[in-house]
Amino acid sequence: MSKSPIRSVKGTQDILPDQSTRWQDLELTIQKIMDCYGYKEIRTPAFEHSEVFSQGVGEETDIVSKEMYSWTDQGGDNLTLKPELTAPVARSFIQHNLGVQNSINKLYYIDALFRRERPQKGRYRQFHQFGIEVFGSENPETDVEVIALAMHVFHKLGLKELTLQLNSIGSPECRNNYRNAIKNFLAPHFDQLSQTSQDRYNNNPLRILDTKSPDEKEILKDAPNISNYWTIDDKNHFDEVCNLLKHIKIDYQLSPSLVRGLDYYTRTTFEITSNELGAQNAICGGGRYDGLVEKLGGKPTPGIGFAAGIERLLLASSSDNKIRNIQIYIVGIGNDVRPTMINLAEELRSNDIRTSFDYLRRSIKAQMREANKLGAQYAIIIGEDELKDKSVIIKDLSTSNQEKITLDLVQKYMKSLPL
RNA sequence: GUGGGUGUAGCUCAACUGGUUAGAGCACCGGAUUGUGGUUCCGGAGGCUGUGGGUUCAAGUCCCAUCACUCACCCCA
Repeated sequence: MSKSPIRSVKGTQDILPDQSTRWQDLELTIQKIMDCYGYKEIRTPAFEHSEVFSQGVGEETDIVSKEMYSWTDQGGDNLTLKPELTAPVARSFIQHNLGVQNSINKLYYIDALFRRERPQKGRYRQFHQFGIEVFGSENPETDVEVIALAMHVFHKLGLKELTLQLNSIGSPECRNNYRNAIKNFLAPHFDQLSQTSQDRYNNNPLRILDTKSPDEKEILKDAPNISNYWTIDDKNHFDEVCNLLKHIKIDYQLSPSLVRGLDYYTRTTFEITSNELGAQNAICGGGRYDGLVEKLGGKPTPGIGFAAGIERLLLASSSDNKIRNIQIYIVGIGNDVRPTMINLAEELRSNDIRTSFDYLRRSIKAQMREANKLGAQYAIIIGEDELKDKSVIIKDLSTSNQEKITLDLVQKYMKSLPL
């Protein structure tokens, strides 16, 4: 245990070299798949004006009401470290008139987010998501492509035991009617509801459906089902989404209580869970938000997207950390050879050969040990004798064979080796 | 915000119901005749037992507080 008083902030974590290559591999996989689907990366600032979230995500949501890192800067601006990315991407989409340049915009991101919650397995205060947002299409094939893309990534990462849960929360009219129906239904039971559910009754009654309290679940057993409040268009849309999913053989579970916590959702909502995680088992959540762009001051534009938690993906997948080992380790004997060593190293690196050498002027034995520890394929040994006759010894560390060659032939020689 | 669990070496863990100088494995550094790694053998370094108080002849061990980590609730990625 370190006595040092200076530590990383609670809920944040360092990604050390023994993990960082896993992150790089994951990011590379995501980038390749995004490329295949024709999505372009968008990068937005780490912080935004707080209204982006209070208006876009909704004042009554947990994220905005109790989880944001917000502050007033020296100029008096109210700023917030982004706790989610759909609203900032929508803001950027509006600000730069992306909808005018292209009728469809398919965007993706890999980014860090911040929420002040009690940390837990798979939940951190700074965490990372990758996700996509599609602006400009309200048609069901868009919904299905978005879901298919998410599944594609997860399968590529070797995730098993995934469940896709699917629901439609309908259009705004439908939600209004349904909201009233829920309130009417719950009114006689109001006194039996928990404090939070009573609050939600007024603010966001649909969220009560998400409760995990057995008592409330019992009450909700006979609650009205949202599907009875869909408009014809809502129903057709959802049916098409389901049919297309079946068509491309993606299994799903209907989940009428999946209402999603954020205000901007309309129609399709979905969540993908992994049973290889703890309580925080959602690795991906998303849905359609046809009203968001307009709500943030843009022209009415349909949209849909998802976000997936990278820490959770890494927890659920068991991929190895593939360290890219050094290929050549240069061993030098005596201080006179140092200039030759560093020069040789630079030349090898110019030829894209991963090369390192000893900085501590240690014994040859220690240097050889280091070469082995670093997983080098070859050691190049330069001592006083070699310096004199302008040669080096090249030793294959897997076979222990070694041979002496002249210094000016090293580059050519290395190219002939199976590196 | 609420509850449970855990704090001993860089890491994983020992130390019988309180009883000498707190141990081991891994990792690290060095050595096993001169300029050669992995396996083996030998050696070395590394701890105010999270912190503060209390009980006791005696505390890593018991009690209290505090801090940190962790899991869970709420909610979500």
